[in-house]
Amino acid sequence: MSVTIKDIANMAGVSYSTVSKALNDSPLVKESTKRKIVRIAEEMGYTPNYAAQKLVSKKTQVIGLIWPTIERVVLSTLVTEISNVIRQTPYSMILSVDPVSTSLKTFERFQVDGIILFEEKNDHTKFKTDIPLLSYGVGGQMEVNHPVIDPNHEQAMYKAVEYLAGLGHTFIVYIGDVSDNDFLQMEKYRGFKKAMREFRLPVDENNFIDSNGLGWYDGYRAVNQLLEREIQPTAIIGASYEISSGIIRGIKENKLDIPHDISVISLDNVPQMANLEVPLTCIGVPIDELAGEIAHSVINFIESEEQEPFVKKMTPKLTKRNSCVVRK
Amino acid sequence: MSVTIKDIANMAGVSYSTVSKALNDSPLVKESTKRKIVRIAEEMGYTPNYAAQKLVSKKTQVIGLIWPTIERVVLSTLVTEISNVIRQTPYSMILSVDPVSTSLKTFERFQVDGIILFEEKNDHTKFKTDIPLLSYGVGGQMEVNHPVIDPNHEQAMYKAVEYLAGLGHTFIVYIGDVSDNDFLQMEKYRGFKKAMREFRLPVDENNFIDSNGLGWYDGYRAVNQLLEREIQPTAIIGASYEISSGIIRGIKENKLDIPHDISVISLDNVPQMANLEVPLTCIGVPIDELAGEIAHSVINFIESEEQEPFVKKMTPKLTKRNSCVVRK
DNA sequence: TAAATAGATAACAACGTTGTTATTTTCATT
DNA sequence: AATGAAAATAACAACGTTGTTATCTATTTA
Repeated sequence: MSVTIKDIANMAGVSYSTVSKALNDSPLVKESTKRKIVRIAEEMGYTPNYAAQKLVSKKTQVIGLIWPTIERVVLSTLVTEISNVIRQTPYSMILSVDPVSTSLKTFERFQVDGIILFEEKNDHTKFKTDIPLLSYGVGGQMEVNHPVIDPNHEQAMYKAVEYLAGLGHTFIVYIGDVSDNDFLQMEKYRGFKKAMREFRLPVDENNFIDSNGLGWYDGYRAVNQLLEREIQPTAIIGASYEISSGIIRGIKENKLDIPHDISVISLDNVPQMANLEVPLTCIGVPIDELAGEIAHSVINFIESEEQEPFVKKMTPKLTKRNSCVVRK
Repeated sequence: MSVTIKDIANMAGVSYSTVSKALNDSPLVKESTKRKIVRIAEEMGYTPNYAAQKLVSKKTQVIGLIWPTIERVVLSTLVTEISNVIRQTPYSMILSVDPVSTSLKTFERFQVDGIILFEEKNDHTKFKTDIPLLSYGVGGQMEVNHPVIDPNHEQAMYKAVEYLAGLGHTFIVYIGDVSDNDFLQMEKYRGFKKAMREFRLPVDENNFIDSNGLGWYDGYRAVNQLLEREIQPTAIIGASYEISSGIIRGIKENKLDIPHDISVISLDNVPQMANLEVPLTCIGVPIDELAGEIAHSVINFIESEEQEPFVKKMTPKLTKRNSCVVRK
């Protein structure tokens, strides 16, 4: 049986309400008694009963993150970063890898103060909760009643194409996955096509290889498929860290050089890009920025009652690393 | 403000204690009133207040999993599986990716019923908690006061070497990581050396390449380093799924064939092994078995008061997939 | 010296449940 | 119709806190 404030009160010869105040550093208790009580509490190894605190305060200081598809490296980095940011605040973070509806139930039982939802599959409209909820995904897709942080793949693609076009590239291929209903992935491809059109570059089935997956081997297979074609592009845009790492592998294996034979740029702005076989120029919202925005937005949303839902489109940044050169 | 049993009691014209019993399907309440109350509760959208329940019952029905190193694919599979197993029980699982001590604090505040600790770095002796705790790691390393589930890398290595030796291989190389104080990794290497000696095979620095990391590229780099040597082994043991996937890549790139030029076997018995470029024979405790054991053990440990700490060494299984042949 | 005042501490209700005990209702039995 | 037992429901304490209100105790003021 663990120590309660009543035990401490007994020990100190005061009432339990005084103990409560003392431990909360209330000005209503004399300094000397406060110190005595705090000392006794420490000696007895007191830890507050969270359930009881929660029952009366109705606050948990905990944020729940729902992440049903745990097996994705880039998102791991983001989740880790978000956790780091939250740790600097009075909040802490817990994670559920169950399906969204199950996770919501768990978090409702725990009465977390806020929820972050990673919603790759776009079934979030089906779910309802009274807890402040913010999602990471593509904004403006449809009517939603919660804030959305959007990594803005459209603009990322625009900047990628702009950069390559500026280097003189006209034949650019996008390698990525669009097979399932992952809205973030689909957004990348849509953004690519839009950007190409805006720069008046040709864009059709020759400018795209479906990687049919998001692993490095999917990228590897896709780039090999590309290199078998008659006419070769001068630049490739890889859809993600893993895919791009496979692309590099495939290119090197075909005895081609990055960037002199072919320029490569990757989506996802994570530091790991620098450690690849060929350090890659990449485009995307820097992961720490993204993490900070997500974490602070939920907390904000929690603390300012009754805020309107919003969509925050982030600003992707280009990080140059010598994997792209002027077209010969 | 959310609905409480008192609101329901008012609505139904009964006392709140009757409502409590009715909702818990107690035999002390008449069937007809029970039905009425349940119906009203649903209509009013009642959800029980977890804090209050917890306060009185002192049980949360939640298991916390501490996983400080989130960015590891194989463990993702294990975590996902554990979560799936737990979902079939009355318990649910939450995850913390904070450092161990922080995670423990969070879980203590939440008063989870039990904790699963993934303790790669072996600092777990420093931490103390009154909550039933079970760790996944190497058993028997040191005095611990909690149960340990051990994937038994020693026996896995024995079986791997036994298998290869049975096929006539005598020059076997282990590619893995031992750079940091990750006990599970070190155990693999230790097990390898021990097994080699037991089969009276030579084992020295020629039988080992340090991959200096656990990613696929680390395996790739390591195997290339190996293939530059003058004398080549006839078989390779890869330390993990990712490392082995890099090994395959390196071998193929050197225009060698698996298994005809070289046999490859990998640690980690996960289904993904079948989807690699070359489906790999692998050794290890099947992931679902491991997950089941971990999940059921914690629950067991939680529910049977005052159980002795134990070390459960699992039994690795060899899964054959044509990546190893008789030595020419 | 008595009254007013501020400073300290104690008492107690409340949070939303569960489980135990007390009370009322129902119904069979004589 | 009266009695008793069983069934149904109500009442209430308890869980461990917080915050409000009440009480007590010095200290200052007239």
